[in-house]
Amino acid sequence: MISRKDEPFSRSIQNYLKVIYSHTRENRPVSTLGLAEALDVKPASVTNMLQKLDEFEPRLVNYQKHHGVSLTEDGEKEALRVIRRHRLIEQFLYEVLGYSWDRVHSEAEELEHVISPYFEDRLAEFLGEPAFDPHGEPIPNRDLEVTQDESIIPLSLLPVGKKAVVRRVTAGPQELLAYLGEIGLHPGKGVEVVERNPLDGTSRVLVDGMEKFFGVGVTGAVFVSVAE
Amino acid sequence: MISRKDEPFSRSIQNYLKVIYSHTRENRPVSTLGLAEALDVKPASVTNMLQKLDEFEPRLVNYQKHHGVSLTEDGEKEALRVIRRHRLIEQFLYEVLGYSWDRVHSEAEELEHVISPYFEDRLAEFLGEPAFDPHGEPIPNRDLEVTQDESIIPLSLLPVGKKAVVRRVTAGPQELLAYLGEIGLHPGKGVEVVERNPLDGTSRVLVDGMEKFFGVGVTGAVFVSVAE
DNA sequence: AAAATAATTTAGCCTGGACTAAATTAAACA
DNA sequence: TGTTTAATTTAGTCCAGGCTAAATTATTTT
Repeated sequence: MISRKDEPFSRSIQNYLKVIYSHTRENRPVSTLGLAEALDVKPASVTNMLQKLDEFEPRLVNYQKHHGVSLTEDGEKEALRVIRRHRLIEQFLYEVLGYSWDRVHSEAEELEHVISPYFEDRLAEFLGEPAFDPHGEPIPNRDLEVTQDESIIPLSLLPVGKKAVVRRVTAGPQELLAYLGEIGLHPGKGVEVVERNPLDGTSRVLVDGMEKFFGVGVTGAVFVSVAE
Repeated sequence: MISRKDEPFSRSIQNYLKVIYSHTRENRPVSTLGLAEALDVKPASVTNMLQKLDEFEPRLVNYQKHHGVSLTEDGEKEALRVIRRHRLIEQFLYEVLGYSWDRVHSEAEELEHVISPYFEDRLAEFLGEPAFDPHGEPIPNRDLEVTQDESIIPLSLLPVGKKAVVRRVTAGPQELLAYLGEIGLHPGKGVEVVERNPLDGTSRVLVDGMEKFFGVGVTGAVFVSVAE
């Protein structure tokens, strides 16, 4: 049994919780292997840490060996705190410091572990309590509630001919983001699928009057809402 | 011999270099004991670290057991980098996020180790390449040059009756800074010593039309330049 | 100069969070 | 169901950077 004193959770713990949270939410495998991959750490290290998190007081995850992990209420709260900081910082870097949206992630990845609650509040206020980060990901509010629009769908599922608006571009590799940014595929932009290859799902997409060709790797990461 | 690869120096190393630099510059004792005190670490730990810094490649300090330390060129450069980040961040917190000047230090103390060179540049640009932080401490420029005004003196040495302008309020305990802030004793403010007790140096000082009473603890930490 | 005190250094230990290699358990398939 | 393969866990190691206790060196006082 490990007690919590008053220090914040370590940077490492924060990362584990954050990754477990995202994997869960996106139905990605929350396996030792999957976590190890995402955290760039060896599987054995993940096992160690999960055991530790399971013994925390208060408990942060429910872990049973060989049967996976899930976050407890407390663990999820902490994960959301980290995510809120991360996305607020991204928004700041983008809006205020003029970062391109493909650069914000890595910087936020560091800062999210370091800013104080006071900084978080002041920053949120300065930014006007933003609800989304530059990629369109929702920013949990002060009470850690996440507004999620259920009506958005991946571009890969948008029927041919329907007009839609980009809502979210899920962080992929930096180069991909950089490219999508260049061609103007940001949240808010109108798009339409002109043609879709029924075999592999590859799509011809109209963006800003220009026609682009995307594989499912891209269209699966771009989320849109269908225009009325 | 310890080689440098490409990682940044550890947070701990950055702190040691920063403290050695400041102690040197302010003629405070750069002793094992003094550093331990400033770093909130035991003397034995300081000895360990100094030995390590002395073996770095490139060497960061010159250290001879029982005979003190000093920074090498490389060590000083790194210290100035940390200090530049620290003061830029303080200025940001104060000017942009609306921190009170007694709160900026502790937050900057963390962030200084985490922001990237790119962040530093963007921030400096956003702030208009400021030359001073909220306490009036000079911010090293991009080339790490520090503009130091030689003509400033501590308020404790300002002759009675001479008008002067506050230039710098050296960080003391947070409560002191908070108090000085409240009574308006910021850089830029005009002051005058009305009377000084020749025994202990205690001074009656005119600030903003109000008369205040300060011991040398305060007047030694407030630096002014005499008005022409 | 000897003795007493203060500062510094050495030696060995501890903790968090990684790692590797070996062992075990679960899953897939013949 | 037995076997092979994949995933996971255990056991023990390493490293940074702290710590304490003991030893040593410097400094001051008598």
